[in-house]
Amino acid sequence: DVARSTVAYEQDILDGLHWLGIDWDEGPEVAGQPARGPYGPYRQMQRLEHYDAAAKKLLAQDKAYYCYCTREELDADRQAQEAAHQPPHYVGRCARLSAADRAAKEAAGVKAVVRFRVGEELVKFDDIVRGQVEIDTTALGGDLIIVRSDGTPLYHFTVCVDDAEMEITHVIRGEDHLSNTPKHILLFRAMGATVPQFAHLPLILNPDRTKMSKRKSQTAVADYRAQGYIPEAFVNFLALLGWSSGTEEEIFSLSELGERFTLERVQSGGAVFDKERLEWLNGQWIRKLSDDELTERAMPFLASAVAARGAAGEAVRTPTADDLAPLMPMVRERMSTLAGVGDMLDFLFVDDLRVEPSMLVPKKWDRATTLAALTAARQVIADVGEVSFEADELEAPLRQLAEERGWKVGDLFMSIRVAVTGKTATPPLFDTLVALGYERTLARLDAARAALEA
RNA sequence: GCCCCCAUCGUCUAGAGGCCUAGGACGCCACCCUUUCAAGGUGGAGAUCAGGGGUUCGAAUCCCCUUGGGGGCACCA
Repeated sequence: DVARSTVAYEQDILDGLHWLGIDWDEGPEVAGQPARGPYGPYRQMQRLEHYDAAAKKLLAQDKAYYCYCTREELDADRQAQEAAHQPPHYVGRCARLSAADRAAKEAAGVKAVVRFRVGEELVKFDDIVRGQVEIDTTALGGDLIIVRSDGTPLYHFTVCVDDAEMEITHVIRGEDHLSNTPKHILLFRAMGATVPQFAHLPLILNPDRTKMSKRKSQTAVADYRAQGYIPEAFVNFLALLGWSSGTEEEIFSLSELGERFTLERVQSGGAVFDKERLEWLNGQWIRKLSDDELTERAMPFLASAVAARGAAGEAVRTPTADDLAPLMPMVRERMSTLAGVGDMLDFLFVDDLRVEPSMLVPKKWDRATTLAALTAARQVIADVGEVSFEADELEAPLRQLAEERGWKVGDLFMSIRVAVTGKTATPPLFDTLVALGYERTLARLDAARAALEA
């Protein structure tokens, strides 16, 4: 459909498949690779002559005919049918036009569509996931239009012409096409082509169990990518919607899926897209990545989180992969999406961190205690000194400080944590301090003390 | 309205007549670990297998009906 298709949509689809790691032996070009396969071209707009030839052939055999009904006539038919509680269908007004009738319409300049004769029969087929399916062709809505009045072909027709010419053996698609299948079978038979095997997959559902839609759910692969989901997890998650291995394993890579997936084990009931489960799987797969791999993938998310704070008016330093790589061990099991690095580490790249004074005070403490604690902690850390500024060296003296003053370690550590990061949930404190560095740790403690005194 | 499909914990599912007093996973709740948050570990709540009839010695599993849900019926794909 020329009006609805754009190169941008096409690119989205190809990019999505490529990102997921899905490749093909035959089909259009992707990611710089040329199109491959003996039956190209693989774009319908470039195959118009094929559809045209197929339509002419059906016309010549009287398996299809020209129809001159106007939209007004068809609308009127439909309204009458609705009023009579009948299913919408084409009444067949032009099914038996004489040559003279046709000539008259043509002379009057009426543009014709091409309709395929549907006839009356019970079409049966053996669907790989659903088994035997039977549909009466009288329920199909009458003779169907295969070519528009402007000469362009319609979907049901194009897919059959393509599948026939490309010698497609298996048509695997969503359940929403199940009722359309008899139309396709009729078309294949009329063209003298072998009818392929069909497998109708369960639909992916919105939480309200309706067919997943843009309106109610996030449906673009690119959006999940942008939110920090990784393809390993996404593919795994999708595969588990309607399919299971039959064992209790559920973490599968694409290549494992390639070996183990069978249509026979696909379920027929629809499956709700459960984002929490996706998130869990994403965390599982993130934990499998190497530090380098994870650093590379997470880098853009850190950069944009920092940039966002910069845009909000804070003074920031742009992070580099060298900054991020050593931090990976302390954040990897804390992130369920790549975007998590932003929330956990952005504070490291803010130069003028300002913390709400009220936030600095731990729940069971008051302002004075907090000020005293931060002052004492600053002294202890300064005493450790720049040379020994390491996680192992910091922990013992700070614990000792808490004990001497009768403070709960958790409270003391929390006050330092907030003073230095502006957050209550962070990676382990001492690693965080080290990542921040000696100078900046002291500076932030001083800034926090000043804020409390103000 | 007509046609088609579907039906096991909230969700994803295992289950192809006895192994099921229905198993696993996500989520949830406890507890352990623990400086916060996670991760991890242990345990728990959670499904009279939509309901009703059959068939059978025996049914979540087979058949029928009902109910519920979904999808399809375009000069969209």
